[in-house]
Order: sequence, then structure tokens, then C-alpha cells
Amino acid sequence: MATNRSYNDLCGLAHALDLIGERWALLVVRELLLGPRRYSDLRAELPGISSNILSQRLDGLVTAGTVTRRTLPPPAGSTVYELTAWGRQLEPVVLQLGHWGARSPGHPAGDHLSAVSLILSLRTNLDPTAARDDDLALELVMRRERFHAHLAHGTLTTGRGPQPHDTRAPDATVAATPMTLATLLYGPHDLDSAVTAGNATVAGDTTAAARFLTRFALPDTADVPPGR
Amino acid sequence: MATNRSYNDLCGLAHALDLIGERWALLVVRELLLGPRRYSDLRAELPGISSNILSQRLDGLVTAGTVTRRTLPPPAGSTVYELTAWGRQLEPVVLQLGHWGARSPGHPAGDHLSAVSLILSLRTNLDPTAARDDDLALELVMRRERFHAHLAHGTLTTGRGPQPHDTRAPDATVAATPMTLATLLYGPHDLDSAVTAGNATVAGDTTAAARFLTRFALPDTADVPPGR
DNA sequence: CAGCATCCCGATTGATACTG
DNA sequence: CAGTATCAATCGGGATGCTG
Repeated sequence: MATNRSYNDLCGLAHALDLIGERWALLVVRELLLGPRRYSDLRAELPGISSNILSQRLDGLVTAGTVTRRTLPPPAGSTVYELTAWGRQLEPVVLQLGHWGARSPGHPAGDHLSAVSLILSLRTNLDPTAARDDDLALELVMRRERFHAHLAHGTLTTGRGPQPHDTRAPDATVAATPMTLATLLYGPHDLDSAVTAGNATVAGDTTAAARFLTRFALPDTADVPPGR
Repeated sequence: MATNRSYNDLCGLAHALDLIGERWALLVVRELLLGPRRYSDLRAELPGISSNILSQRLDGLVTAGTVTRRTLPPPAGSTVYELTAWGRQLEPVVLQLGHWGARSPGHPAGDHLSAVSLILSLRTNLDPTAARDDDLALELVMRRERFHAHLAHGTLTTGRGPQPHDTRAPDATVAATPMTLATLLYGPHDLDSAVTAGNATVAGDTTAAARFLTRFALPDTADVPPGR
């Protein structure tokens, strides 16, 4: 019952849109790309989504086989939603579409940025040549949640929580909102002034943190013919 | 006026969905991937879209900068819609999402297939190792329109009309509906019986045509945990 | 006929309140 | 916390009409 309003088209694209083409669906998928989330997490990370719509989308994604609903073992006992293996294969689509959207001449309106978006943007916006000789392990803390970003020899590893199977401690820990981190990565601000302004805190090797932040850049805006 | 119902999210994905996330929008883009089309062409190739919705989507895509509206020089004089350079960069997204959708366990319901979808499916579903040693130039005719598909050394070139800058004549010409071609490529039928049944006609090297058709295969269906 | 604009109606979405 | 229930607003689909 995802929708009975199918495109009725044998094309794979049309069928994909039957499954994840409804409003909010792909943003829910985005939020799940870094691991399982609870219903209330998703609500918090997708401001603007209504409670009933989130329910409907999750239902649709579950019946489509993109997401599974799972109850965590005790003592947690909470129910979480998680991408299936097939659902995880939407990652390249999400990243490419995000990259495409970031090039839009229609300015980046909006005022919200989720932690997941910020982390995924690192994967898309890394400048591998600038980072060629780096070996930097950062811990990013956004809204109480910890993420890792490990940049070694032009390759980036990111995820929620600490770096798995990594005994090495992060070179630095930066705590800030996703918005602040975005301005540090892509915008005009630098780490020092953000710290003095009280918008970010750094622990560990501040120089390493600052260098890490310079290794990312937004793609160029596409230039399009004079509108209309 | 694409939508005043924006996600209001700085994330590139959310912005992309503001632009091409509405119903039918990405299917319109798909139909434009092989070159400019007129309004009425799009209507014919997207059965189910309402005339006013097609208008709205084209407006939205044009103001977003994804599509341009152009009047062909005389004597044609008709107006066509065409992807901008930035719009063409949606191709990998469309192909990947189509490939993802084709793996859905929810069966390929529906009864329609556009000529563009069929051609694009060739790009996604080529088996390069099977085609490693081929050098086959086919002309495909669907609903009066000609397309070329040239397979050389594991690489496929496809497009509308004849192969450009290619003096070599096609090895064979196959005329059929996109649906019939799909069953020949991916389904149970073979070229000979389709011809005898009157569903396809072949001119030129029939063996080459038949060999070409065996070089493509649908991706495996994803297996997902028992739904709900 | 191509390219929309209008009107109507059902389907989808959104805001909010409410429940186990 | 994890949703469901309700109702208003909006959107999409289909038919139809208009304009060059």
C-alpha cells in the first residue's frame, strides 16, 4: 500500500519511484545510511515531517523491502529502523543526487542541516588531491552524537560512533552543530574564530583539526542558460 | 513556482528533491536523456501523465535550470524541451536508480515501456564480458523512430537516430515495440519466433542481431528479509 | 494539432491532538 | 517513545476548452 498510484511502467526507474519517489522517502533513507535509527530520532532529524507521514513512509519502505523494523535486544528494547542490504545500495544514488543538487544555481535556501547530511557531504566533497598526504583522524560531535572521520592517503572513512577496529585515538575532537561545521568546511569561517565565538569546541590537536577542515570544498555551481 | 513546499534543508539531496522530486519530474528527465522532445512526444511517451501536470513539470524544470525550452529553426518551427548541461548530469542518477528499481522483489508490474527506457536499459544491463569480442552495429526501430546501438569490444554506444560520424552501415535493423524488444533481450522469447509471430522484423544480418540480443541481462532480484 | 489553462474530484500531505 | 486519529490544505488525474 505504498501507493496504489503506480506509474505502471516496466522501466526500472519508474518502479524505483513507485517505491521511494514519495515525498520524504529518500530523506528517510538518507538518515538511515549511517545506521539504524528510532522513530523519534528520525522525527528530530527531519524537521518538517509530520508524524503520520513518517509512519506511512516507514511502512512503505518496510513493505518494499528497503528498510527493516527491528526491536533491539534487552535492555534497550527500543524498535529501530534499518536499511536492508538492498536499501543500502541507494547510497550512491543519494550521494550523486545530493552532489547534483549542491550544484544548483537556485541557492542553498533553508536553515537546517542534519548530522547525517554533514557527514555524507564529507564523502562527496573531499578534495582527494589536497588530502593526498594527510593522515588525520577526527572525532566530530554533533548534538551529543559522535561520528568519526578518518582521512588517510586521500581516502576518507566516516561513520557514526568511534572508528571501529581502530585502536588509535583521534587526533582531535570537534564539537559543533552541523550548521557550524558546514560553515567551517565550506564557508567563510575558520575554526579559531568559531571557537572564540563559542560555536565550536576543540580538544586535541587543533592544527590537525583545522587542516582537516580545509580538505573539503563544495562543487562549483552549474551555470545554466538565462532562466525562463 | 516549482513548489513552495520546500524541504528547507541545506542538504544537497533535499534541494535536489525540491527540484526534481515531484511526481513525474524524473521520468520527464529520463525521456529527455536521448535528446530534445516536443510536448506532445512527452505526452505520448509518458502515458498517465496529465496534460496540466506535464506543463507544470516542464515549467518547474525550466525555472530550475534543468531543462531549456527552445524553438527549432524554420521550417520545423516547433518548440522542444531539452536538458541543459547540468540537467544531463542527472543521467548517472537516473541509470543507477533504474538499476536499483530493476532489482526490486516487487515484481515489474506495469504494461508500458518507453523507447528511451529500453535504450537506457541497454546501457545498464550490458554484460561486458559476454560482449568482449563483439563488434555489432544495430539499428533499432521502435514506433517509427530509429535508434542506434553499437557494441564494440565490450563498450556500448547508443542514441537516437543513426550513429553519428559513422559511415559504416548497421549490421542489422530490428523493428519492434519496446515491449517486444524487452522480451527478446531479457525475457523468454527469441528473435526468430518473434519474427514468425509478426512481432518483430529484421533486415540485414539476422545472426548478428540475435547475437546482440544475448549480450544483455537483467540484474538479479535483491533478496530482502521476509516482509513484515 | 501543439501547448497550455480551467474545473472538478479523489488521493496525498500536513498540523495537531491523542493513546498505549 | 512510538506511533494512530482526525481534519484541513494541497496536489495529481481526467475531461474539457481555449488559442495560434
